[in-house]
Amino acid sequence: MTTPIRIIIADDHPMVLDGVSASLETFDHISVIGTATDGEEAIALIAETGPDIALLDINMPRMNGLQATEKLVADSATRVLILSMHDNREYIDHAMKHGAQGYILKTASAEDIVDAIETVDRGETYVCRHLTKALAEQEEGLDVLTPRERSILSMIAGGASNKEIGRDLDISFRTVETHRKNIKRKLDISSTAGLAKFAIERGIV
Amino acid sequence: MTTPIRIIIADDHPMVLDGVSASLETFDHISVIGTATDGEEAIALIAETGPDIALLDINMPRMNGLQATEKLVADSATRVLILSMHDNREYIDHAMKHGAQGYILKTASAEDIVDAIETVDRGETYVCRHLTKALAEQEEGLDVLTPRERSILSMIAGGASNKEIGRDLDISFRTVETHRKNIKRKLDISSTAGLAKFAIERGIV
DNA sequence: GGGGCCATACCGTGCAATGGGTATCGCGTC
DNA sequence: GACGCGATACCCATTGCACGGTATGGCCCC
Repeated sequence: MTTPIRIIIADDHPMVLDGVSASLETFDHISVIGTATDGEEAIALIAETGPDIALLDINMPRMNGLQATEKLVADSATRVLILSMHDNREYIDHAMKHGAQGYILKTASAEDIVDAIETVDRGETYVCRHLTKALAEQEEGLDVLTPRERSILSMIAGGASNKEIGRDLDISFRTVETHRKNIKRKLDISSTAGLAKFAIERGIV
Repeated sequence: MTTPIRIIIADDHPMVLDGVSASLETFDHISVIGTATDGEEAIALIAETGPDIALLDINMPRMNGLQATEKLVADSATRVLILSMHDNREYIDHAMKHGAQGYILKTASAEDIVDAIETVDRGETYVCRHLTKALAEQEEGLDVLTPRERSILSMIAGGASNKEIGRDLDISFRTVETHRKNIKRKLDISSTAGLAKFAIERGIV
């Protein structure tokens, strides 16, 4: 047999941590060499043990998975596989942009996670296939917006007025008005609160 | 030794399910007699096996934990312990109102969960002590609102205008204006979008 | 029985957003 | 080179919201 793939797992839910760890340990070619319950602990553990792959949760205290990913990509040879609950386009884009080699949902089975680990270990990129459907649904509505409109929508959701947005983006508030109008027409939403809700639901904030 | 406490666990994340199940199995006085990955499956399993306690996640496909709780409280002798990730006042209130005997976070350790199971099994109510701090922080800001203001805030966040809210609640839109004004003053938020954001973050929608 | 708090209601002024337009410029495509 | 699209910008009448008030009736508590 070849050398097992050495991994560490970080998640702030002890039960999840134990579960994932125990499940993966049942596979001969995978060896869980450590676990952590927050980002900083994970960074320290990885620096110490130099695993092949780090399985990181996104929502963790002290330092989240994305920040940790950024740090790891810069400082170590360890590859990062994000293990998240969110089938959210922005999260995935964000994770991959931050240098993660894979993204898998907690709704995935142990076999899928092993598959992801193997894929990432080969140096390839893995994005959970269960994501496609959810993403397609999310994109519905969102893909009709231009990048400019998306950024303006995000500012509206953040509580900014047309005037403030105009000042920030260095464009006339008239233009912001037009964008806002177009966004509302495209999404078929009439109120500002509705826009905020939509934006938050899609993670555009 | 006395008869073990017979429990079933329902969660749509297989890894969490395995983890919790495996962890609890290590305790002699607890016996995991079944698991489910959605609400309807859980209901069927409970009807079939009649466990002492059902450990239910809130977010599940087909039927969520709260709906399942309602059904179980009405139809069976099984006590419900909610196992959730959300340290959110509304979720907890909602769960307890729906008849759950306990609420514990996934960030809790196996020992805490066992503690919760024992407490609920004795017929008492358990609410995770880790919640208090997070709740206190959440309440900061939220507890200053009267019930009426909360309901109006929720409608604002839903995208309704003052006029619509007035019509719905059968009060003058002037009154809604006053409430809106008071909410903004109390929360120190100026824009409608800000209100929507606040409301969604606190789960008041 | 007086003081607080809550829910209700009204007013006026000013600013913001809505919804209907029109229009220019640049970029890429066919 | 005409066409479409995205980003920019402007106008106007109408509606809605913001923020400053004031006020009343009900309820609870001391």
